[in-house]
Amino acid sequence: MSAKGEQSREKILTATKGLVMRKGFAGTSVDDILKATGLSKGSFFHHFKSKGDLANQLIRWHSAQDLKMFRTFMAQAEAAHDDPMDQLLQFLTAFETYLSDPDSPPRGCLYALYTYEDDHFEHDVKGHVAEVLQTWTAMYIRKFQEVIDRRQPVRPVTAKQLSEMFVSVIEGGLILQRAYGSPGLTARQSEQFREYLNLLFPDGRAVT
Amino acid sequence: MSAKGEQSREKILTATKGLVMRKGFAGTSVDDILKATGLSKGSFFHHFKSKGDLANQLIRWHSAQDLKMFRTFMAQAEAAHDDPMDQLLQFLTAFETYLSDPDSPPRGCLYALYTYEDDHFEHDVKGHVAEVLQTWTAMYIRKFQEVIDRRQPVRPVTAKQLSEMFVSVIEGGLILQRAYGSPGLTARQSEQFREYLNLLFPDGRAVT
DNA sequence: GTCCGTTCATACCGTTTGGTCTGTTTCAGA
DNA sequence: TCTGAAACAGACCAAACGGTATGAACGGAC
Repeated sequence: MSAKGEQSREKILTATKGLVMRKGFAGTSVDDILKATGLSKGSFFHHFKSKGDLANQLIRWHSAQDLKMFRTFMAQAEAAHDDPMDQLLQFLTAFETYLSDPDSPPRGCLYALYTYEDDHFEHDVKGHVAEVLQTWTAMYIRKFQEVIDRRQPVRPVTAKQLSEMFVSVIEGGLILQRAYGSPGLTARQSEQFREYLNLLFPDGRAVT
Repeated sequence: MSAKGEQSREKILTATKGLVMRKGFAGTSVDDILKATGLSKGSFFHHFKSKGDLANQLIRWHSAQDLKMFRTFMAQAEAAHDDPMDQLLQFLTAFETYLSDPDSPPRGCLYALYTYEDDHFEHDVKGHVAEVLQTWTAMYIRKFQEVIDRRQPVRPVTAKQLSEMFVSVIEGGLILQRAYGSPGLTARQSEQFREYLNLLFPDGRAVT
């Protein structure tokens, strides 16, 4: 694929992501995308063999970027601290900074959107969404397990429970944030989750 | 409106809710609804003057039922206990039981779905969604404030923070539950939130 | 320059969409 | 029993939909 072609493909994916975030996937027509990109129908169907194919490629393209970002955050946190709890806390604050970034309009989660429209998507698209969400939580599970291995939680809790709770709190925060139009809401949820962690694993500094 | 007419209207609303939960609103056609209800186009447009009107009436119809249920849960909890913390814990367990009910297929939140498709809806529909969500959290805020007034939390926290966190955790849980297809996930999030409360307000009666 | 595949443009197609129109049935109240 | 509004059915419509067919520009390889 030439540079020009790849550029058009990316333009379509970017525009689609923006439109879908506001109107849903079924609510976004191919013509909407063409209007947003300035491209033609011939070009669109050259890059994507159907609208369903676009749904497929969009979620894969998005999740690749998405996971990469999370992994970068985590790598930076791991480079900066030895103690897994400190790593986790730095990761969370980095994530909160990202969430509070007053950039692109209404934030939201594409995976959440897909799950609320799942009847339109092929089986492997739904599978991919579940898979990415699993990968996302698995990243946290690993880290929480390291914390638990090193420190006794005040109340019995599993790494999986904590991970799923964090992901839930973020996903739910994004919904409230959209509904209310208050940009900082999700980040505040993350802060609140950190409070929970602080109670669960007291004496903040590592003892190793 | 006659009994027969009201019956048809409810049939349409019920069927639409089910369809919309699986396909989104834009992804659900009027013909889909007609097929599901067995009614005719003439009948549909007699009860709803447009598809947008249906969106409007659906969310209002749903939120009325929804809030009524929550208020019942809360009233029962308030009747059973004097201490606000005990009331809250009973409310949460009642809610968890409801969430775990292995009944109607894929659970989800209609408000969440609307916020992810909000460009299609009129201003007052979006306003209503925000309003209902506010009412929902306000119910918790009142109760959490009573708890805080009576008991010093281990770490400084506001009733609003706790309320928004609970709503977030539930909304997010529903998304993961749908994505993974694991029915008990949301209820487990609520349990985890109770753990947080138990840590925050130590000498409270734990419901383990 | 010529060739050939990629990239893009446009006219067009069949189907589905939300919505209208006309007419029929139902049924409570006078 | 008659009447009129409410409830419903189904044919019909224009627009929008996803998708195709055809062919013109473009750009690197030879």
